[in-house]
Amino acid sequence: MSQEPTSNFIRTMIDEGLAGGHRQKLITRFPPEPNGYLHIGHAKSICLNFGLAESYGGRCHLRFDDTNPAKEEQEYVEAIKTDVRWLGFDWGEHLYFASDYFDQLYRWAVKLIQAGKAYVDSQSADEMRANRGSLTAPGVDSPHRERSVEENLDLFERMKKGEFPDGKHILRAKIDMKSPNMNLRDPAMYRILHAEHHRTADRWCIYPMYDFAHGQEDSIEGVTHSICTLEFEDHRPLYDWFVEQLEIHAPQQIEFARLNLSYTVMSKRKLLQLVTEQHVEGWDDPRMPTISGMRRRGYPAAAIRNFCEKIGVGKSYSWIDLSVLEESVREVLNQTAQRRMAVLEPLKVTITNYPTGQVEELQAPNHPQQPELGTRTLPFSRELYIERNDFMEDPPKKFFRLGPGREVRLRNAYIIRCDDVIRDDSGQVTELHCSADLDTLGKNPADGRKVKGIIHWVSADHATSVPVRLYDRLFNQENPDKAEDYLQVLNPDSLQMTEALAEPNLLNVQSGETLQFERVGYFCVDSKDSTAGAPVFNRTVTLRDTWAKMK
RNA sequence: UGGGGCGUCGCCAAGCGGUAAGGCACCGGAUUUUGAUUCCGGCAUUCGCAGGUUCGAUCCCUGCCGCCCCAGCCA
Repeated sequence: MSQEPTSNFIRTMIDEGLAGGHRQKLITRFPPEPNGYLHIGHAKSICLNFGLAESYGGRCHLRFDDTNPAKEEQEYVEAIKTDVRWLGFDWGEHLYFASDYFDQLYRWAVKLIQAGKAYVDSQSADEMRANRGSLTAPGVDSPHRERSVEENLDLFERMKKGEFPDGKHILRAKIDMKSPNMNLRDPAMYRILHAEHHRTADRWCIYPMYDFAHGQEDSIEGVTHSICTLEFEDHRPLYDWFVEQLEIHAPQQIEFARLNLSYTVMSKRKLLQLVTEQHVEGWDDPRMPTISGMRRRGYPAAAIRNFCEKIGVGKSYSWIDLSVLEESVREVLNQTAQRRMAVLEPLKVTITNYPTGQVEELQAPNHPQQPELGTRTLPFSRELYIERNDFMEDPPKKFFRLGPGREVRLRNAYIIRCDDVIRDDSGQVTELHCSADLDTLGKNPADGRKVKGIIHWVSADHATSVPVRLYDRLFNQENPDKAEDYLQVLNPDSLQMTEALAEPNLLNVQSGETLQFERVGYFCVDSKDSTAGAPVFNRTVTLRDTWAKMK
């Protein structure tokens, strides 16, 4: 079930570095910005970074890149820690924050000013943009580019002291306004932001830009391999430049392609909008592609890890079908989930040759392939409910279920034959009269006739009604980002609230537990809305249904 | 049109000069008191295209085509 790590280009690069003697150990890091909850795309990065550290006997740090106080919150820090831990990874003592390095970063900025490698610019944001040039036209130098070291030092000091309003000045690296790489056209290093930071409160009113912070943070921590996504490939020369000017340890940056999953959006901005505008019930809504949403939906951590392993890692733009994730979930749940029976759309069945008032306690295995998981008792009586779509009045030959005159096996019980179809005034089928072959409990018919179909059922008098939420993909379009407005392609049927008639054992479950409703799907006891003795079930994923595909 | 990447089966993805791994999907067939699971078998003479180097190229060279990213005082 768990995947063997297959070779990939990152492992190859690491191996080469190790073999060449350039590196002795491996230190990676997962560096989220605490401005939202983690999603399945982050899981890919987490599994990659922690997985690498594990298999090379190194370690992986968890570091929060909290350089923008305007967007970051403590709530997100806690949620991210919970999610990484839940996925099964441990950063040990190595929990860090960019904000812990603010003093060092400030000193380094001063050092660059002193070396004539950075300057305070006083253009407006608009002017800076205009002077940056375009993709094909070089930029032009700022009129403030040649300020003296003394003046720069003074201005930067006063920026720090809070003498200026936001946007009045900005610290820039002095590199090359004509560089074909836009990132090298005197990028911003420090901006003035009179904002309360979730960890440093109001101690600072200037904050380093991600580009001036990230590489140095890795350097400080001794990170050997800085694994990040493709869009930072263009930034690598900048990070290398800072590290070289500062004469500090240089991590090796390696970029990989981020995950794209069909029928979902992955941008934090959009996920945040779904939450704040209440298109979903929160970050942990079971329809969300967030780790917390998947957890609540019932996806096992192992399934997510296996998924990340099986999709591999490369540099080509890739698009993974949602079904690959779902298949990973089934793979794990099939082995771990106990079996139960529940009927979603009930149709009454009366066993006409079964005595009124009689109740039999049948034994049913909790898992067909794992007898060690024991059995449970199932009450059987004259009146039952079966699934409405397990009956057809005029079934095709390939329909192995119930129809007039047809026989079917009741799962864990008897074989029954449909003798009569009862209708109401409108012609709707309301009930089936069936007769049971009472000599088929735990065995096949003595006369050797074959009964192919098996359907699930519950005893009418003993069944308990439980709330069930049927989830479906959040979006109707394979790539919601391609839509004019991604909110327009939200799937209106992504959540269907209903009730199921369940075997009595289903009242006896624990929060977060996942069970298989035989022939229907996997269902997880909702961790938020369930109470003792009153579980609410989330459909984690359906079972594979080749019959549905045949139709 | 400047720069940086990427192009191997429907979807991912190994391969790194010696003659195309694997997974998913799909198609057969077996077992099965879940049309589930499991199990067997099938599934790229071909690696974006065109040239070139070589005894030999998916791997090296040249040119072309296609796709992605970059002009935040976001990360």
